[in-house]
Amino acid sequence: MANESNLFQELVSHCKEYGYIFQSSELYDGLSAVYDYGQMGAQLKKNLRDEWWKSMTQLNENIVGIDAAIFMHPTVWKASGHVDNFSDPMIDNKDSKKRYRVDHLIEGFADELKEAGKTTEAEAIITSMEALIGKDDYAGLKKLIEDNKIKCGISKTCNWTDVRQFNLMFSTEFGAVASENEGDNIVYLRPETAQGIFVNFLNVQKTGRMKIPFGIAQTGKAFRNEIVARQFIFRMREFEQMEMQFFVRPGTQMEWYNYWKEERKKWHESIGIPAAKLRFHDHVKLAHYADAALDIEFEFPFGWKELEGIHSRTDFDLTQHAKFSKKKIQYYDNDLNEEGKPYGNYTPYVVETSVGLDRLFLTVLSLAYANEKWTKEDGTEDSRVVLRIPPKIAPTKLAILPLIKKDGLPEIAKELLNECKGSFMCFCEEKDTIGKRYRRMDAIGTPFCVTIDHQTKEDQTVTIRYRDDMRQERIALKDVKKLVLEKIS
RNA sequence: GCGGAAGUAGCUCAUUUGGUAGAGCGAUAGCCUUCCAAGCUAUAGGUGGCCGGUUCGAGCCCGGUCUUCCGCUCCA
Repeated sequence: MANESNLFQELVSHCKEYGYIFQSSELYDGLSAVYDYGQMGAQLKKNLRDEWWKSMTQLNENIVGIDAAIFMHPTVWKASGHVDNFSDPMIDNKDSKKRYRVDHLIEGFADELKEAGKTTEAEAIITSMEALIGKDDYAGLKKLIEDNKIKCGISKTCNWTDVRQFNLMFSTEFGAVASENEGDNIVYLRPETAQGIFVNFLNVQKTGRMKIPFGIAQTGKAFRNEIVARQFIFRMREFEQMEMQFFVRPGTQMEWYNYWKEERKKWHESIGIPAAKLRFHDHVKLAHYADAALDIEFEFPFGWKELEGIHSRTDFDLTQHAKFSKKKIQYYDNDLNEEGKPYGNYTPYVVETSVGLDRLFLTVLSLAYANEKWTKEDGTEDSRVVLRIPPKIAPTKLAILPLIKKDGLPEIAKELLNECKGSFMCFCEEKDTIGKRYRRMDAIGTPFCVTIDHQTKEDQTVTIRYRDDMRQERIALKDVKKLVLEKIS
């Protein structure tokens, strides 16, 4: 474990050193739990996003993609439950430093009263609490706790901080001019991309003439004001989701849930993640909107963690939006049921697949990173750091290296670059010894290097060198582009 | 958020008890022309995380702050 932990630290350093990931605003000492993608990282991230987008929207005739705005009407988050269900007032005990949800603390005290036979008093406290929470009266809640001398279970004291609201969503002012009534102009940065899909359900279904079952896919940024940040880009305040909401006929959701569960695991394997490093983890405690949920977990260097979530969200979201918008959100199903009659109008059920792009990025890099050491034929030690990123998602596909920088070799390299650069990302370099250049390409994960030498001028062949096993072979110059295209498809 | 540790060049680290910072690697330019790092020459890079205090004088002592790491807590 210590070894793996060191390896993870090495990977984090490597990401910075080779332009994959930088801490946000590092110039100003950084911003906690926010990271920037550098020149290599941005390309790798885009390649992963493109693979996902293609697998969803191009390879499935019944899935289309949208790009909803990050800003949404504030009522969206009331309907989704994010405002009320996920923003509980908290209080800390100053002696034990233990943090409690205020409702849990008071309910726990009420339970004790009941056990002591003081049922009436218990009920009175619960009633007052609910009234205070409903009014967002935090001072009142603190007074309620103090008046009842509710103690911390650990320190047994009643030395509490003020009741505080923990903001789980980021909010911002909408409109250039501040409103006279504070709060009027508040909009939230979306904490999940899913709601942008739900509120566009009718738009997409009608304009795209979509028939159930069908899916709407979307990639985009989401924002969560979580309490702490850990594990590099695994947990960030600003992150990117790749979500697909699949709308199905009620009663068939478990069938689709199981379908997507398997389908998504297969997809991860298709981009090079070994099956042995993936597993399913069923949720025991379900969120308010789900009737089934599981995580696809990956064995990160710091343990098994969620990479993707598959949730059966029932008709919760569409029903909520229908209620809050006072619009009818339903689908008329012309397919015939067992009795030979159309299924008719209903609110579709939803199966969600939601993968964290940043987590996927970390997955790919943690699998790819290796610090290798070996003994050469002459007995000396040699080593290299290599990123074995699968060729189809590697940021740079091909490095073109003239063996020396004269005798017309750079010119041949330039011609090859011009031939290839329209088809995939290339990198050309004529500085330093060839070995040094190979190592640099290993470090950034470039899967193929071709070297132009004097023989190239005579017989139009080049050396191609493979990153993964450092094997070299001689191929025709004119076949380079074709060969790389084959390997990255 | 709490507790512990840390922060010196892009990276890894020095600077013996307080006396205005060095090396290796890397980078850049040039030489050499060599198919798997570590040949030669030169150059650039640090108001020692930041702010304040003690002191004639602080990278070093003290306080605060920011960030990171480890553990706890939290995680729709």
